Amino acid sequence: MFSQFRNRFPLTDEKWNEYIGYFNRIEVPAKTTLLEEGEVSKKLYIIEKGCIRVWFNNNGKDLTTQFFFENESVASIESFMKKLPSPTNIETIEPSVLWWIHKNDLDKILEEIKEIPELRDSLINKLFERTFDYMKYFVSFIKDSPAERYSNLIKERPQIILRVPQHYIASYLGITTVHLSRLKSKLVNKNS
Amino acid sequence: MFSQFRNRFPLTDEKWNEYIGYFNRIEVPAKTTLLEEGEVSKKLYIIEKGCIRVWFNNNGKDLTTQFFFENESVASIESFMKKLPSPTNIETIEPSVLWWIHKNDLDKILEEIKEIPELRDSLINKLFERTFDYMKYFVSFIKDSPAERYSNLIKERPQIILRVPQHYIASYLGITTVHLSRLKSKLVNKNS
DNA sequence: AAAATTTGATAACAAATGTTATTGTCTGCC
DNA sequence: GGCAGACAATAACATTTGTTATCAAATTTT
Repeated sequence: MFSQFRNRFPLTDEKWNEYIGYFNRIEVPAKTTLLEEGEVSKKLYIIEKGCIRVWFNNNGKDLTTQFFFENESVASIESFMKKLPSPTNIETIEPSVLWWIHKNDLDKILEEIKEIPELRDSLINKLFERTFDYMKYFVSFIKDSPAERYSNLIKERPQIILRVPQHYIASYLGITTVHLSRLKSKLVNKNS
Repeated sequence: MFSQFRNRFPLTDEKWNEYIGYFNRIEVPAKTTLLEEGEVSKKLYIIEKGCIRVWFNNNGKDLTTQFFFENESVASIESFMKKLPSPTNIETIEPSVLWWIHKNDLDKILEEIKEIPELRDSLINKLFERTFDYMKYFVSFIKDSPAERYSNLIKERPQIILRVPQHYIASYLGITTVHLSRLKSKLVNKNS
């Protein structure tokens, strides 16, 4: 699990062993709630196998805002950073194998990482990339129709289409399940 | 202009004078293009007075993605960071007084700032805050109707409503000018 | 001050999207 | 194997949103 990180980061063996000791491996079934709306997010999860969604209840409707797959890390990020109640739930979609680390331990690691110029810069770069990604999502809502957003998903995030139930995808696109179903049947007719 | 920054940052007088020397003051009329689609963004602008929008041409339609006002800094951020051609234009809305700094000079400042723990952390925090903001915009498109997004703008960014022509606001909300006009008249009737 | 341009409102009609209900398939579970 | 729940497709109808066109008011330019 950690070998891919290992190679990227110039740390001593002792450091690595210390850090790895902070992580805990768990196996959970599908539809397991990892964080509930209102709680403070204190664990960061890394996905070894499986997939996860972030969602919230909006006037009785289940709205999904993010999907995560293998090797991605998940937390309710603003809650996690600022110790605020999370507005969202975190839940597995598939049976999953996860590694979690407590915020306190991660903070220790981050404090040390920030002193190493390459790691610090790579952290800052990741933050920028994340911001760019969200900007693109945002612009896509201004620019593209639901049909175009769905086509983009197929191209850019096929894992979502293949592994996630359709009603979660619909809310992620900002449309109803009925509408998504219609879009799909139009696409099929167009391609035949 | 810079006194508000001055107080927040523990730098020597010499450093401050060096940094301030990098900035250039300009006054420009409304509808001045500061950056054109396809160019690489090399200047960061800080607004002393006036307002600015970021927009792009989407199949002949003028779509605005961001607004900026006094004391905010503006660049086509991904282009600026990575020296890529900008997908967007930057343009003044009102006659404006701006300060700009060249990317090369800003990079020099940032290199030094990153060595000072408080400044570095405040930089990282700002990056997080920016990401949170974009996440919220993104979620708002999933969660809220155009009417609700417009109401939110009135509450949270009244400057936009007061100072920006309506057709720019419409595209920012992802709707047509006709539709925005209808939403407004419904709001008026509801409140009377 | 007149002319041109920009901005905004509105109407009539078209297209997209939502709502509710029905039906069928699939999956996990006992 | 059968049952319950989750998931997806579709139809009929309602509502929202877009398109195009026209007019009026405000603003800028000459």
